[in-house]
Amino acid sequence: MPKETFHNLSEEKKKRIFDAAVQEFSERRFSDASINQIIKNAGIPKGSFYQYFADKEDIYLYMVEQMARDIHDIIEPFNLNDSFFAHVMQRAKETVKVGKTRPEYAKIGALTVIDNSDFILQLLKTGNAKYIEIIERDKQRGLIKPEIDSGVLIKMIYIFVFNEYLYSGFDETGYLENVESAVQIIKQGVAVQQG
Amino acid sequence: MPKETFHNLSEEKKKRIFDAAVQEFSERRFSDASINQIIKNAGIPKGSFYQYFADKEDIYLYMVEQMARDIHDIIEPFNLNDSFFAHVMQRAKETVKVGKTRPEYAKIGALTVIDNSDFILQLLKTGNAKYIEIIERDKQRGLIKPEIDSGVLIKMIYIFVFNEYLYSGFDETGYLENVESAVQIIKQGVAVQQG
DNA sequence: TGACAATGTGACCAGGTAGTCATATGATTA
DNA sequence: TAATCATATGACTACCTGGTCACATTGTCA
Repeated sequence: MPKETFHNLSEEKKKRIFDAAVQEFSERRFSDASINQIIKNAGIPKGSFYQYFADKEDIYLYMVEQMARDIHDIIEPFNLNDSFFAHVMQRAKETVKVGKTRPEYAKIGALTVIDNSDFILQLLKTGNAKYIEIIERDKQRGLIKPEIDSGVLIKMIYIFVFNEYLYSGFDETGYLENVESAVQIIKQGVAVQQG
Repeated sequence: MPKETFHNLSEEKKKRIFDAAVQEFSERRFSDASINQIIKNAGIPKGSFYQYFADKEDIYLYMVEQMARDIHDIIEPFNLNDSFFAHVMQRAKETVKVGKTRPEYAKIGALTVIDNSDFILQLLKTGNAKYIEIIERDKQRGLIKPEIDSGVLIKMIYIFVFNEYLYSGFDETGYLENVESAVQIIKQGVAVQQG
């Protein structure tokens, strides 16, 4: 988390630094992003950065937190009763929605899929835990075959959804169609056969 | 392709340079790999590198070509009649097989999945074209639903197979099991329903 | 006003990168 | 032997990185 000196800054300056981070992390993966570039974007001296943040991870986590607050209104309320695949499609639609008003945010998420740094991997693992639970519940509900490996399932979805977004060239319609196709294939593949 | 000066070198020296490239490209993605590191591994001066190769792309393509020759014996003969999914599983098994004798080779392949440089993307696109054809043929054969998007299908498989390898920690058994799981899900998801 | 603490600042360090080029070496031919 | 040509070489340029630190500035309180 940012140091106290950062929190003492004016809202304007904090915003400027946040925006600079968003810009950099939406253009380069976390691993490739440059602190030098962030301070350049923000117009603050090198020394100040280290007075505000411990390192790159520190500002990244701060940024993610702020982004979450920012898109809070855009995101549909989480309906616990929805099936796993409903959740996935909802999230894909949210990605597109976010991409419309805050294209950088969606890009930041997408870039995690090609980052294999320990830091990012850990972050994703935490974020996916919730979905693992939903899959398990859907198995008990009889929606998903119990022999399906939840870890494999969430990985398939996750890497496809974000890879696709990364390479869709921001063609939102094409993106959603492809995600829909993929999700339908996987849904069909893991569904308990009726009758 | 390498310059003539390179081809004039002794086999020993060419081998040394090839090995150095393999080492570097198996530790870092193409985008992150360093020419400085390669010349250090090979024990050749900087100037010599540029006398042999135009740039990083040049030596990468040379390396890939040599690797293909090297694993020619390991790879099963390509059976055109095999279904798409048989091809995929065969290739996953080959990856494991190659990984046993030449772990670096498999790693080099896996690292392409997290590289979004134009150079690597183009390379993959070319390599996937063959599989698109096989998918189309399987549709006509009645094995795969005709409405399935071939591009989506190959992407799903490709990114999963290599992502999984990248993060499997070289647990070959676990890797093959997960690929098998994923392939089964997708196979089930795209299969023409019997009866 | 004076003293002290908090914060701002950018030059600097050590390390990395790709690529160039003048010079050195060695082999080949006249 | 002398001239010519191919190749070898590493110092050098220009540029980037994360991080530090001595010093300057500003704010606070007695």
